Amino acid sequence: MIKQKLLNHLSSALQQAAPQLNNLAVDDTMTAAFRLERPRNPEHGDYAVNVSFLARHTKMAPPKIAEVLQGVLSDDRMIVTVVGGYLNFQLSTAFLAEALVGIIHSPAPGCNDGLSEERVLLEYVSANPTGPLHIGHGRWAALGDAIIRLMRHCGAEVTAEFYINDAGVQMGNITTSVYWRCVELLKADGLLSGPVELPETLPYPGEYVLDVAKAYLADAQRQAHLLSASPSEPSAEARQAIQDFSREFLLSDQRALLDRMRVPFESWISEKEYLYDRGVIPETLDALTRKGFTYEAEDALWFKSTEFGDEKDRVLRKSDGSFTYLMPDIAYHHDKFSRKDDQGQARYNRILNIWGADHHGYIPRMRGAIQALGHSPDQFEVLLGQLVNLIVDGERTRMGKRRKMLTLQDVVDEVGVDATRFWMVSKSADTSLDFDVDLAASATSENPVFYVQYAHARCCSILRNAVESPVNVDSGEVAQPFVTAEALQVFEQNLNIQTLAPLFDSLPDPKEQQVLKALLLMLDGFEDVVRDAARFRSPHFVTQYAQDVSAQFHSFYGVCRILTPEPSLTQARLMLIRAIQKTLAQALDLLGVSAPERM
RNA sequence: GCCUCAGUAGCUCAGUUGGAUAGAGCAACCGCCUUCUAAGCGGUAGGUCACAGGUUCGAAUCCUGUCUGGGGUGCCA
Repeated sequence: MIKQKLLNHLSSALQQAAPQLNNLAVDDTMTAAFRLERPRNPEHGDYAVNVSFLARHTKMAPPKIAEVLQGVLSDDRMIVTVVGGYLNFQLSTAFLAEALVGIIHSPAPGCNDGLSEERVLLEYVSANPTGPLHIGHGRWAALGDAIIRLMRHCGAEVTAEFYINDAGVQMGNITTSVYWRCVELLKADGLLSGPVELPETLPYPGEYVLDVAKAYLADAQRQAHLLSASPSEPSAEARQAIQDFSREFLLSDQRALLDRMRVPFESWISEKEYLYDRGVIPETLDALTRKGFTYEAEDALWFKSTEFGDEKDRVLRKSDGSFTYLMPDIAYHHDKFSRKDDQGQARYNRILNIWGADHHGYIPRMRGAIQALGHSPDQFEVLLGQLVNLIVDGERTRMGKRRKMLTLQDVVDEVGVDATRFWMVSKSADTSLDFDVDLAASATSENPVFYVQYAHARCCSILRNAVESPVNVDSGEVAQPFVTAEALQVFEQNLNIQTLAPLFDSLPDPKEQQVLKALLLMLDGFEDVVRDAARFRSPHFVTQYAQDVSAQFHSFYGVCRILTPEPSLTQARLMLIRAIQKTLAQALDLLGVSAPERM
């Protein structure tokens, strides 16, 4: 990376120049403080750095400091100039060519070891199996999977986990709803007569509940069993059967959609089986109690979360004897921290969750519980995603699952997986997202994902045309290809700075040179983008970057013809196209978006 | 009330350890298809970075306060 090389240059220059800088005692914080940036104004060079921050350490004027540093920064591959407190670097083509060679020979552009110490458990989506995934789940899914791909590209080890919320009040609610839909269907078919009154409203009124009921009744035995009992109140056995069926039915729907969205999970954890049935909850509760962080009051059992900064204590076991949502969730997080690898070491050193912003108040109590159980709260991290507004017919509707509205499935059907995923991650997670369904569906040209995919497809097309024999449309004559595939392969393998010379020498127009340089510097900076995106859990850095590269490429395409009669020139330019194509394909892959070879 | 996220071009948004003239897409206007994909390119126009103070060589960015909007503030999940 060019940037890293320049920073190294700067550090050693600072060491070397210390005597001339009032005997500055150089330390790491100073060398780390250099902020190398790409100036907007081309007159300020290809890279620039502001040295004003050294003024307070050296008691010297910024321009003077810059001058001193300029004196010791010698490299025949660049020109260093001073403007005010800035050092401006004008890079020679040798630098750029080296960067290009690096990308061509890299098996995976942007790959780095910035997060190689991280062993991450990322839990996300984690919907109740009580209905279809909604649009917000789509955002967490796209966000989480992109973050996982990014972190892995930075050397982290990540496990994706889906926590199935299949215990608790909501499961009872879906069971009740499905049951009454069954009764409704049986009545409609005339199989059930008598004075059965359906409830005015169901806990889950959505139409999908009817589908669950239909599927349940499709089995003759189950239907007969329902008919044999009093319809006004289902037996415990019937309730259990309906609940189990509904869970499977709705969960498999969710899984199918996540599969389709290319969002895989290595691990599916059932709240009911994993926590309730195995007794993890009482164990955790005992641990909390032994440490003295619980007490009984008002017939309930409380957690002293105020001891950890929460605004009030929280109920763990309700007065009716059942647990709140918090208790199993604490047990779950206790388990996450307690998992061991083959050597008996802690399996993870980062417990990362993606939650909707509506859960933000929940963080202090969970962090408190983690601390109370003796785990490191610093390893616990919650990424809060702001909610999604659906815009239908220009009208904003709030997301929610209790009302009839567009589900994630509907949206994916309408706009496709690629556009959905790209759109969902293209805005910072902490800003609420307007998802305009009509726009995303109709907007082929307005949708940035197509812009990037088109740039990629265009690169592929050029690379194809380069080695294919063109056929004259009028005469039907078959001409020689611009280069043979074999020759291009050899050229690519032996690529070096000298062979790339034609790429730079052939563009005498400074404006064209500028576009080429901007493109190369952008490609060279991919690694930084990937690292920052992973570190800040911000895939939107990558969508932004992919759009920038695409724009720069389209612009280059306009000013410079790639395929020419001259082989060495053509081959050199094809290397640039190859580098763009590789980088865009990698960027799209990190977002879980496909990179089509033709459009 | 308290917690939290946001407020930047007509609209949707970038701008992460404070740096040179604040950017992009869409919408608007003017151009460009005989030529490797026009799902494209070039250009014009559009701004008191919500407001007021403060910190300093320097603030969209940091601090304080105010205003507006979203979310939260359950023995729901």
